[in-house]
Amino acid sequence: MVKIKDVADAAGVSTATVSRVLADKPHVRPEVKKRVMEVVESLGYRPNRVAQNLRSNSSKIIALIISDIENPFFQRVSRAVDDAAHELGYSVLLYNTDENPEKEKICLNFLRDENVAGVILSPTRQAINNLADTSFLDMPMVIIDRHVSDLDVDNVVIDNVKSAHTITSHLIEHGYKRIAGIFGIGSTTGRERREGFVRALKDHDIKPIPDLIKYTNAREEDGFNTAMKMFQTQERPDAIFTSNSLLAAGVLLAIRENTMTIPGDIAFASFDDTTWGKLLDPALTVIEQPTYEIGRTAAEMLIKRIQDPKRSNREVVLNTKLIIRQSCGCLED
Amino acid sequence: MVKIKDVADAAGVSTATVSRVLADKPHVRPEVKKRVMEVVESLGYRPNRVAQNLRSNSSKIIALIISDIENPFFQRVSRAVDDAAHELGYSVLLYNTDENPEKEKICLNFLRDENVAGVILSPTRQAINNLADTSFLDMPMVIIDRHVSDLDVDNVVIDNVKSAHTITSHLIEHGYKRIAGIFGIGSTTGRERREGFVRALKDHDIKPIPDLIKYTNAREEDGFNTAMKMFQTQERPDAIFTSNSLLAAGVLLAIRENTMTIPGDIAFASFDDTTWGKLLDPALTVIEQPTYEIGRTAAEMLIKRIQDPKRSNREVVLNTKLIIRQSCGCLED
DNA sequence: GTGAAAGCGCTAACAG
DNA sequence: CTGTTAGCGCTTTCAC
Repeated sequence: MVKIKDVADAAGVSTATVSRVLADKPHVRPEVKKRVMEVVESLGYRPNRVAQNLRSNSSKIIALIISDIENPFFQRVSRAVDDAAHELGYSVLLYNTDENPEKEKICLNFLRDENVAGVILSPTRQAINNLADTSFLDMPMVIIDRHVSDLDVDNVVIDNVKSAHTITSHLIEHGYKRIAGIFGIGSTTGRERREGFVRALKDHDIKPIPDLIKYTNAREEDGFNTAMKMFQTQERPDAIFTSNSLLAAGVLLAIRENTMTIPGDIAFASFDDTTWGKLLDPALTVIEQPTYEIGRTAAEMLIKRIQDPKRSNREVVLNTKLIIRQSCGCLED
Repeated sequence: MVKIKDVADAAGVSTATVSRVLADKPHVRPEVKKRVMEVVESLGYRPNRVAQNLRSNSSKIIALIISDIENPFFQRVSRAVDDAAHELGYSVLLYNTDENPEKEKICLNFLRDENVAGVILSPTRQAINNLADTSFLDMPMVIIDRHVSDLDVDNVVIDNVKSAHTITSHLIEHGYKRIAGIFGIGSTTGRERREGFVRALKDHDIKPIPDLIKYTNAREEDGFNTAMKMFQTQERPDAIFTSNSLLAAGVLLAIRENTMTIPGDIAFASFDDTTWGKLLDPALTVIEQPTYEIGRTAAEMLIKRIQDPKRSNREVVLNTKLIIRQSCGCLED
């Protein structure tokens, strides 16, 4: 393995000079610079990042911690973060925590030990508290998707309450009365969407039916199980709303299992637009989130903050869009 | 930040001893060990991984390089690699290359510079050549999904030729004659699946129709465009087979765009089982790959190899499964 | 069984 | 403008 000393010797300069050339620092004569570059090239020298990191106590790596790699939302976000980071000269590590606070903590510790430059995170509610206790906030951090307050971090989110209110109102205004809602239990996101949902019912003088409003883990099988249980009661809903696309898939499976038709037997709407949501018959009515922009914005904010740690932190709220398709029965009007 | 010297001083020992205790090395008196551990605990000391890595020239990080994070195949693999690696005390970095050989190379270089312990990779055909040229093979490496020969690496794959042959034969045996096939162009996988496809046609004395056998990039929009073009010709197929789930989604979109019905107007079958493939009506007939096992096996092999670099390399071939649902029209018999 | 000391490969004062 | 030097925090001989 060729090291900086080898380059220095071959170029007849000191290691300091080689280091300067590579870091593009001033005060190096052009001819020396050229000579060094040539040697670097011919020897195929590549700086040892580990040594650089140790010495300068800084790296060009940021981490993205997501709670579920199978959630299309995070896939899009991940792609955006990747794009933005690479443009700005950073690499990104992707971590999957399965919405498990324990894993989240391990992960954060690991990242600190590895001295990453910063972190983008969508924490569980529990983790939000951990964040304050431990010294994780020494790392530059931006939190996405989940809402935090009183924490010294940047934040990029959407207006969950409003978005849920919008899509629920849409359902109500088209005649549905017994509307079920299934929400993720681990995140502030689920809470907020539930709030918008319930508020929409109340605003239209509909009394929420507790048996039809459920918290659950936000995965496919949880959606399936929850819906199956609902369908077995007397209180069958005439419409159902899910808080993300994984829950949606589970509920749709349950609807099929019960050989019900959409929107005839039951109307359907959900958060998150996906490829397959358009493919289904009927296609799904959804709230589309600006996933790519969320990722891009988060990455850019993080890197700005890395470069200027005392920059005041800010919250960015991005807009969502209601996409009306056939699953809510509204296009039949 | 508390460092090893602080622990040593507080415990009244040398840094060497602390290091020994933490690495669980022999030749330390139990009482000393206990005292050191207590100090570590009370000071909240965490070793600096960067320094460890630099000094010992080894890390506990492996990387998984995938070509498309939106491909459910890689999501499952990723989860499996994660699970297995953590069980064995390793962390995993996830990299997305978008099937771009350039990105792949940058990534591999980056990983070498960062001194990761090993890499799991599904390379493009082009990258397989790069691998030999450059010294990437100094890193322990296992290649998944794609076939490599003559390279000093471990390999875990499925039998693509046979699997494609099986599902194509199934289509043929149920009366379809004008069967189209769409395959990924960037990978050996696409080539092999095409080979199985064509061989099945020939084995059943069906003459392949060149206009209906296409290579393309393996993404949704490519599947859509390719199918749209096929549907505009005189030579409309009576069945269509796609080489992965992204292409499948694109083709299905095209089928809908042309208001054709499945399997009435056209039968459909694909590689890769997905959640939404079951959700569709009709549900999709597919070849299911043992994705989780692929990931797990790869991670375990890699770590074995890291721990014993001169271990002879091996190829593991895992079995696939044909899942017959309604989209191929075969259940109507 | 334990400590002293020599680096891992690099960067950043400080001289000159 | 360039070289010398002193570490970054840790592991690992080599003595004792």
